[in-house]
Amino acid sequence: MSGSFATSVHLASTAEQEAYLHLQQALRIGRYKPGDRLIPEEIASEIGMSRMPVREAFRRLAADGLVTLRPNRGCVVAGLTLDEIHEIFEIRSVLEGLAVRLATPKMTTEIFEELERLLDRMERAGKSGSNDWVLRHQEFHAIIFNLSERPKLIRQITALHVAIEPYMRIWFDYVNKPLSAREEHQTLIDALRSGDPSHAETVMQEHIIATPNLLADYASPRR
Amino acid sequence: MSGSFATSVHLASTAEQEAYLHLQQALRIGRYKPGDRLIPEEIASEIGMSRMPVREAFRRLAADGLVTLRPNRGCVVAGLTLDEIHEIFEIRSVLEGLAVRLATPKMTTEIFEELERLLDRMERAGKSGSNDWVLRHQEFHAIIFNLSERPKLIRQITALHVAIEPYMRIWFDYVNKPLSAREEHQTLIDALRSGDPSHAETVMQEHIIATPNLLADYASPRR
DNA sequence: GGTTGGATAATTGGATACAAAAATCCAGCA
DNA sequence: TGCTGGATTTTTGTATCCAATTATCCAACC
Repeated sequence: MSGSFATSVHLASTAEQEAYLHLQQALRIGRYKPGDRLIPEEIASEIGMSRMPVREAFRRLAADGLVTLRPNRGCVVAGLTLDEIHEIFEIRSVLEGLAVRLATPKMTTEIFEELERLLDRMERAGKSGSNDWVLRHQEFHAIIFNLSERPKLIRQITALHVAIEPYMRIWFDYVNKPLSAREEHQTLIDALRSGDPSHAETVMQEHIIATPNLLADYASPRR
Repeated sequence: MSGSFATSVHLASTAEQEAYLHLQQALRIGRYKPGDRLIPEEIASEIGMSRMPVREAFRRLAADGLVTLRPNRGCVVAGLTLDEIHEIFEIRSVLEGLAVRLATPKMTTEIFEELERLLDRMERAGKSGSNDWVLRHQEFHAIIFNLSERPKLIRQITALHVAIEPYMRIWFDYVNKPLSAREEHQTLIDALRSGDPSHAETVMQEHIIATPNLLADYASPRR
């Protein structure tokens, strides 16, 4: 709710940043479908600027893996193939595994309480059919990996979460994930409570790698 | 030796690509030092183009973590603090660990021979004091992680190698690494020969994480 | 009827020009 | 002598313009 407003207020930032956030948001919620061409002029006039900052935003989106950029061929929404989705989950598993290993000694009672609260919110969002479930789920993971206090690690994991977000939304529509999610994430909390970093790492890796097999329904038309 | 030529021949590609490769190369060999400001006009006239493609190249370099970009403040070479170097090695350890886990079943006699040959070349480059040692070392790792056949994983690992390359060069000047490198990498080969993916993963993780502690001499002035 | 080739239109890439922001410098003041 | 404030200079960000590349469409030919 803050996002759509911020763009018009020009509060903090440059046009390029605005274009980047605008497009990232649009891609995250799946407004554009994989394979769609992003026409600079369209987007530029939509946000009220020229093509130039939009072009630069494209570069950043490409670096995030959200779009594909080919010389003289424009900008295309980067649909992920099943293999690519699987790969992202593989990478996430070791990255978030590392993060949770580093986070384990830093857990406090307050943070455990926060995680439990989020689990409740996830469940509620899931039952109401709200798409917020995906965001709550991301938040749950973010609380943990943010504790690692490794900026680059956090940035990379976050980028992966953003890249798979539209697929998570679709997945949420297909299978009713939230039902099994509760106990799965409870297992994660239990592993963290054990205080054993290696154990927590293993559990996180298994938790993440278990997911993509269930995503098999949604493949992208092209890249 | 092909690099300096390709830029003048305009063989394949756009100006932005040229600027990107030019700057990446310059940053890899340490031509610019951490904290240096990169002035678009300077670089533009140097390669013979306008500021625009250079600006876009900056974006890509920033995504790679090679430079830092702040609004209205220009482009600064991203010096890595010791903490950041350590973090990159941590990330490398799990990423290349995953890669070697996937690569282990794909090893062939030919590839083992290639690795052994590279080990020889590394040693020779090390003894002659040539900076090529860093490149040979990267190649050694690349042969292994390329076998994983995971494009995104490979891309990420490669980006990390590029980011730490100047530090590896300096490190190579300080401590005479190549002496101990031979047996360290031989251990890696042995682990791969064992055929046990988990074991190879563990050995790779330990191999990588052992490195940054020795890099403690070179800290960057600022970020 | 299907395919190839060329002319035309649309789109992208790059250069220049202009506006806005930041850094610098210098004068005035305490 | 050191600090503050404002004008100037420098640098960055955005828009517009032009060139180059690619896509489209239609006609001629096989």
